[in-house]
Amino acid sequence: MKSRTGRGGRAGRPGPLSQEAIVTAALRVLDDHGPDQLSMRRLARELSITPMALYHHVRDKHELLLLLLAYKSRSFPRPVLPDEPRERLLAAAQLLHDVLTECPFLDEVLASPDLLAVSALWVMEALLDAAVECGLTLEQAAQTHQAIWHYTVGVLMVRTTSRQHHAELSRPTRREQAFATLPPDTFPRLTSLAGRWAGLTTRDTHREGLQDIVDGLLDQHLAYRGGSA
Amino acid sequence: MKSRTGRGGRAGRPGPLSQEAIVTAALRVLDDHGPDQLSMRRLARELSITPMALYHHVRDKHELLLLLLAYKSRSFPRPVLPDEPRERLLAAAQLLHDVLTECPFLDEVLASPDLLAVSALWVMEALLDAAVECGLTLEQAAQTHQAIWHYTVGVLMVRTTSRQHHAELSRPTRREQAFATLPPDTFPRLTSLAGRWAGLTTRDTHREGLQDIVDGLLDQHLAYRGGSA
DNA sequence: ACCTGAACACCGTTCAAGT
DNA sequence: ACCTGAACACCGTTCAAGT
Repeated sequence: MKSRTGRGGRAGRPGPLSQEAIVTAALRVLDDHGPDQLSMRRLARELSITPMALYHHVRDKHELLLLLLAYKSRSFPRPVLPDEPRERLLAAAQLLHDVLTECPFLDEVLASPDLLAVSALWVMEALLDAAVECGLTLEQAAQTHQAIWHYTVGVLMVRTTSRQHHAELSRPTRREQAFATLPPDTFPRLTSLAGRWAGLTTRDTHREGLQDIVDGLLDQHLAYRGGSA
Repeated sequence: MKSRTGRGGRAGRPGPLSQEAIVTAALRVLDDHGPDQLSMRRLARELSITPMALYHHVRDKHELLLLLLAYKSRSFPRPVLPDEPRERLLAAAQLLHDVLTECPFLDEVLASPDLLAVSALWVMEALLDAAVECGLTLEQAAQTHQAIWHYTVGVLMVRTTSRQHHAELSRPTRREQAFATLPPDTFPRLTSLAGRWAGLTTRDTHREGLQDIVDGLLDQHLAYRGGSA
């Protein structure tokens, strides 16, 4: 049960060991057992090697996750973006979300300043460029990117966490339970929404929110254009 | 070194054990050693008890964190909000952020649908109410809340993660390193921003982003008011 | 150079037993 | 009822040794 014929798990890896072999094994773990199961130890088991053997090819788990992100973003279709700057900005922001949606394993490093995939930088470039062509300064474009980034991180984190919640056990959330037993005189809005809350928050509202947010960011920035230095 | 005089760590707890004693011990751990150090085992050590003793008073770690959130939001000053609905909505959203900023230990459950503190629900109620008084329907108000919530979660997660990064080691991030060595012809915007990136993203842009986002959400929703059913 | 074995320093939590 | 002891099933990673 510990050492098998040859080595290399169920897929039969030929060569010694490489970043490529590690990445493909990791993708296999992700497909078969989900993001939560992807650990250095689990991955080593999949490859029938010692956990420490991995550290000869990747610096740490963070780097492994970045390799996976790089792989995913390389294989992501690169669509033609709209000409109209405002639409292009929205499309780029949507794309940022869509690429990361394919990478649920990123959750533990999503908020890190060390998150980066060169193969995904074109999305960022497109977003900034569109913002500038909308009439923003470079600094304003960077701020717009940052606001969109924060929103995107929030959407992704909340989504995967609520997925986990529903996967593990489909009991009502604490929120719903609390809403149902609230004094209506002090919480009129919340009690009115109590029954509808689950339905309203389970829906995927990323796109709608993004649209409003993008419009807000552009309009506010453009309203003050030329106002200060 | 293992069992001391009496029990109860350095503070000397009198009674048997209670949620209250656990919470104050947890707050002590947080103050002295930071959110990362708050584990059930560490907390038990602080109280000079077995880790399992905790489970007689709180169901699991999640519940402990909610107790801490409840405590923090109870002791949070409850300011008078502006009369003007739009300003009130902004103030409530800002407050949501401010309360959670006092709870960096929440990070691991921030995105959970089971996150709730009754003592913080008035912020949510105020936010929804302000949105309705701005002219939105209840459903639109809920959507607005959700978009603001996602943005807030993103801001908080990114902030604490980047704090951790800087605390551990003040090396340049992968982003900065990559931006410095980018082909300028394919990445003109990013290369122009390369040097300024660190400065622009380290700044706390929550408030500015929030303002633009709130305006965007309200304007977009109000623009279509009465358009559909 | 590439990999193993053993260990370090942790996690949250279940289960059976003690008083 | 309240708490302990031992265990389960894990983590990421360092360090010294093997070939």
